Amino acid sequence: MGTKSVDGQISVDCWERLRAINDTKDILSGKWKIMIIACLASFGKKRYMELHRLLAGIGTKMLSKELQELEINGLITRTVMNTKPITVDYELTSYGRSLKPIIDEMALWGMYHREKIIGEITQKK
Amino acid sequence: MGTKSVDGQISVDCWERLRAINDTKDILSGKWKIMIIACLASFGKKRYMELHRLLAGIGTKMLSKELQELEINGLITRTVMNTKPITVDYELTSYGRSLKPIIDEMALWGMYHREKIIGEITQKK
DNA sequence: CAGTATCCTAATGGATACTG
DNA sequence: CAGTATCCATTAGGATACTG
Repeated sequence: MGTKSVDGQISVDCWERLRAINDTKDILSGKWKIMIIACLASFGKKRYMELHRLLAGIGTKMLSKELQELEINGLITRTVMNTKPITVDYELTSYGRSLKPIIDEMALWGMYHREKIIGEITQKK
Repeated sequence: MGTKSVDGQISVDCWERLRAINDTKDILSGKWKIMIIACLASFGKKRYMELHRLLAGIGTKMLSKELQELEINGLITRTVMNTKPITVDYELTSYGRSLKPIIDEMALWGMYHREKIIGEITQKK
């Protein structure tokens, strides 16, 4: 019930599902957001500079921008530590951690994909 | 074994995992690719024009380009039908269908996210 | 250390018109 | 119908220098 399609119309359920996928895609958009989340998920709390080193290639501007967007969306927390000079910790919120199933599936598929590509290359010889 | 970290070095397993996530992200990059896959997964085989209508907002240039990239990566097939004028069917390959778990998790999270946002708004009153 | 500010390029992507 | 070709605006994103 609710998933039946009439007269070529897209069912409401189906449309909501596509909208949901699109929402998720938008929140994870940008060249580095997924990797930032994956890093924080793998390594736990990290400092700005540690992230900068882990995400080889990212510039300070992009790192700041992506971190800010993730914070606005409630996926990470930013904590200024009382050191000198100050240091800042970034950490996934429980909401951010709820993305783990997506990240996990992406990791799985990526490994599968790499094996497939390598298989195709070695098969060619 | 293999996941232990020494001297602050990232373990090989962990690095491979991050690389896999990054690969997947690259293949699904672009504004419409995920939605195209989701549409084909939901509705099955579709024609160029049907996709154009389903993906409200996409232009012909982007649709062609994204479809080509998906085909190059072996995620979809393109079949020219012998009608007049010709029509073209696009369909997920079994390889493309292997992305389903990712799409499913994204759909789940997107619904969860929308409920959370709506909850936060109504709570404000 | 943790960023901002500035400048710059390349890529994204939209609108429109056209073609076999 | 299923695209291509062209033009154009916006944005993403990199490099570098600077600040509290």
